[in-house]
Amino acid sequence: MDEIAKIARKAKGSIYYHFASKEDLFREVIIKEMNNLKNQLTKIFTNPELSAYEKLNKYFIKRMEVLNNAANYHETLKADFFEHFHFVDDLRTDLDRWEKENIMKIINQGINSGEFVLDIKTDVVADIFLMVLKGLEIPFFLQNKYEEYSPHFEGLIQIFNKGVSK
Amino acid sequence: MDEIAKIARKAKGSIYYHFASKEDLFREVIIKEMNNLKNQLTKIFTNPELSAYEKLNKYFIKRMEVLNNAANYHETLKADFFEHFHFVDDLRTDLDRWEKENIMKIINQGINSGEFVLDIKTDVVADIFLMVLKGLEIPFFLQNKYEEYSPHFEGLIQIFNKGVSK
Amino acid sequence: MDEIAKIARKAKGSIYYHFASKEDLFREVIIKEMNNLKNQLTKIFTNPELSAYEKLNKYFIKRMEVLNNAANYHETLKADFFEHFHFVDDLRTDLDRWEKENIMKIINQGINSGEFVLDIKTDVVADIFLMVLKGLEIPFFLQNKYEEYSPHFEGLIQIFNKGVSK
Amino acid sequence: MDEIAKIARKAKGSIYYHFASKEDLFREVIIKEMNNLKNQLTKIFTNPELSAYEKLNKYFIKRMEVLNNAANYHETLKADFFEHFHFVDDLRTDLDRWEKENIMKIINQGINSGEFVLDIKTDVVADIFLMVLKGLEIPFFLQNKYEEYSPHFEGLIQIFNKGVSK
DNA sequence: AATGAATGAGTGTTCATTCAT
DNA sequence: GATGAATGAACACTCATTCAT
Repeated sequence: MDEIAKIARKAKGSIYYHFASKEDLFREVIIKEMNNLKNQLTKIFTNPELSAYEKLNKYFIKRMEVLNNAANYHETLKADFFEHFHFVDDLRTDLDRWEKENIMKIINQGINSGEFVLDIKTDVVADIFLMVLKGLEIPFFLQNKYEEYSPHFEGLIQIFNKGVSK
Repeated sequence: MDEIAKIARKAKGSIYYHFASKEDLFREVIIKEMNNLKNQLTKIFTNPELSAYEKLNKYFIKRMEVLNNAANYHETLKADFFEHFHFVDDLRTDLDRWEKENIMKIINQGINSGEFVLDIKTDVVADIFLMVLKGLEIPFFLQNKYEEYSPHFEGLIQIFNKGVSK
Repeated sequence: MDEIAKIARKAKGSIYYHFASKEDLFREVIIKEMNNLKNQLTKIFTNPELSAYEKLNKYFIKRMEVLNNAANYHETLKADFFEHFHFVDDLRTDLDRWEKENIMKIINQGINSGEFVLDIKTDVVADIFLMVLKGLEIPFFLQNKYEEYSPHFEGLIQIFNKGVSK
Repeated sequence: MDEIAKIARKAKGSIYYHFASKEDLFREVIIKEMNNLKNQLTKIFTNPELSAYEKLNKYFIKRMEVLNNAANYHETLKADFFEHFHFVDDLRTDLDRWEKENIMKIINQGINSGEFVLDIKTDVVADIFLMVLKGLEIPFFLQNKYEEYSPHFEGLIQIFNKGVSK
């Protein structure tokens, strides 16, 4: 909180006028960034001109990009590991559900268009895709591996795409 | 250290007889666990009866299993993970090289046997595979997601396998 | 710090609001006390009505008195004296120079007035005088010898005075 | 005690077989060094060929020299400031009495031979001499000022000598 | 006589939170 | 609304001492 107060150029006591606790402050900030993420990703889901593969591709890359710029999100993730903020789990559950729905829509679009041919149930494929996506968050943002890993995004998506095609 | 001492049923001071600092204790645990991981995985690499696909599959699953057990065993050390990233990173460099070599061997075995047909260079595929693998570590290790995610391992490997086949 | 906090009737944590560390607190106390010492001694140096002998005498006695009061006042800091010698030494360098200059002025005044006749160079006499003075500091400051030693101050100065006279 | 054990190349536990406590260990060591000091100084007192001035001079210089080499004595003084070993006071009281007696003998010798002419009582002069002597111990041995200060010993004794002469 | 291991009271320091003004 | 000051529980670490072997 000292650090936050310093950045905000306010007294530490002042922060407690606006936020009941450290957890409360983190919650408000992370909700904002999650909404931003949703907004950015919605533009991709709803773009009628993109094929399923293109959507998966852009989804993946945009997601990483947005989160890479979401400094407060990183800080919250970090703090979460130390302090086990329960609200993070709650908010993630929401976001997870939202993402899964939309990923499933993309996959179904791909099945309908003949792009994808699955040996596995759609929702399991969506889970897997999201599992990988979310797994990458932490090394990227907390270990600063974004620059190191991002060149491999295209390759990963290609393999994944081929893995669910024909 | 209080917590660790409690679990060890020793006085906090006693721990400092055996380890010069918390970081020292952490390091020794990490090294032990990494060696354990290497030993377990070596059994898979060196098994001549396994196809490349089987090796990838078993590699993936065993790796997660070992790390998950380590995580459960060393519950109290989780909080230190981020504080001590710096030297975990140092120790990782060696392990990373070791893993990449062995993954590349598996991929090459797959290419030679005709199992795999790559559009991407071998070492990039290995990097991607390891990137996904390492991404999943932290959700498992720090967020207790093993139970939630492990049912999807098979599916992920299948997709990956198909993504690099034929 | 426990003890200091107790005397200040504050929580230990509160002290760290005002001082970054124990060393910092120690430093500020020492600086204040040194400035106080300089102010007290300046009054003696600059008094035009005093002979050189009177100045030496008063200088000696006042110096010990001020340090003894400081010692009583800062009882809890005594233990830190040796741990923090390093920067006390740094601060001393300035004070030492200041004192030597002023002692030399007194001695020169004594030479000019015919009070003192030296077999030894002025600045060596000043060094010797200060050596004795500083030697007595620690028994006073750390070992509470003020009451035991102070009755001998006059005699010491007399001997010293005679030792540099005629 | 760790440090002492290390120097002695014994286990810390072993030291407690020979000494009941840290204080006990320090006591035994310092008694030895004080006896050594007494032996060295006795040679000077009892030398019939020396004048009183020569004795004072040699006494002063030998005392500093012996103590400067008494490493354990320094350590004990240091430890005393931290831990307030009461035995140090007791041992010093003995030594002080012994020293005062002998210094008084020297002064009386000087008076009888006509070397010294005192305005002050003999025992007060002895106290003053010892006060200065003891005061110098600490800067010399704990602040490593021996090399810096020792060149001034002769000058100090000269002034002192003149201060008690004719 | 010796030792490796253990102990527990103590140390300086941090930090989210509270509160009078 | 804002702030400087205060709080107390927590933390990693130290060290003289003890003890079973």
